[in-house]
Amino acid sequence: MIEATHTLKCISDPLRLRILNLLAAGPLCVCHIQEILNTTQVRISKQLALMKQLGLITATREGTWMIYQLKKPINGILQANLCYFRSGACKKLEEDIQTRKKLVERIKTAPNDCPEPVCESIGCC
Amino acid sequence: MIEATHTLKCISDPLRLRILNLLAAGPLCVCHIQEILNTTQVRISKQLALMKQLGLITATREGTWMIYQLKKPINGILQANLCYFRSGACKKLEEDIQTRKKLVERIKTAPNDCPEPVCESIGCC
DNA sequence: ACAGTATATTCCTTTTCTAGTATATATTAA
DNA sequence: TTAATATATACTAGAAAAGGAATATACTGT
Repeated sequence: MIEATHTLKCISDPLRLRILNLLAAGPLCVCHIQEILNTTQVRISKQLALMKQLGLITATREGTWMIYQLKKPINGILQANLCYFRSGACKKLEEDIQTRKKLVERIKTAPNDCPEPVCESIGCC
Repeated sequence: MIEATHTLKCISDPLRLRILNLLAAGPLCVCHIQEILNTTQVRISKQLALMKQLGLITATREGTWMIYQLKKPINGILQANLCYFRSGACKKLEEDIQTRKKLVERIKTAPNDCPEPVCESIGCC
């Protein structure tokens, strides 16, 4: 009925919001999202499927990895909300970005843990 | 966990979003919201109770009427989203505002249908 | 005190969401 | 072809949410 409410409902789940927040910083593959958010593969995978269906993100395969990223152009209301959070409104989301940075550091040591497109986008190898 | 997600979940329901959108244009009593959104009293009343509990709106009694309005200062993420919608992103929400205007016109003819604080805020009597 | 109006709450049923377990698929390497 | 890895899907049970019907509460006017 009001189309944007689907997007809002999507964002209103903490796990999904955290995933979208991570993807706003650049593409990631499932296992890295899983590691950063410290949860199970199924849980992540299902939410990614849902968000893909909603048209918020896209997936591209790289070998056995699936790389997810925000669909461009970024959905308007998603953009507005991510923007709001990026201005320091949420500690947890900022922490996630920090955790992502640590992951990047670690990947620098072992670049094979990461498919090239992801490596490039996070500038680690 | 992420506090703002409660607000987002609230906004993600079309009925609640429509109510909040109306209140952003000024205070209203339950029966007027009910009339504008053309739905049942129970449905409106329950959602109002929920949003009040969440701290998004406040209620003041005027005789037998309850007048609801956005709680000041307006919740940050609510503000951000209402702002987004106000810039023409949603037809339905704009229509609601128009319906509200028609209600105002009608009340001008019969001011007794409206408690004074609401009358004043919508400038009808 | 009583009747009427506006609103809130309770109880119940139906639907929707979520996570877990197990299993399936896709790709790569041997 | 087989094994291994990364990811997706099907099925299920439990939790949470939403709406309707009936009832309760709060206030006003008589």
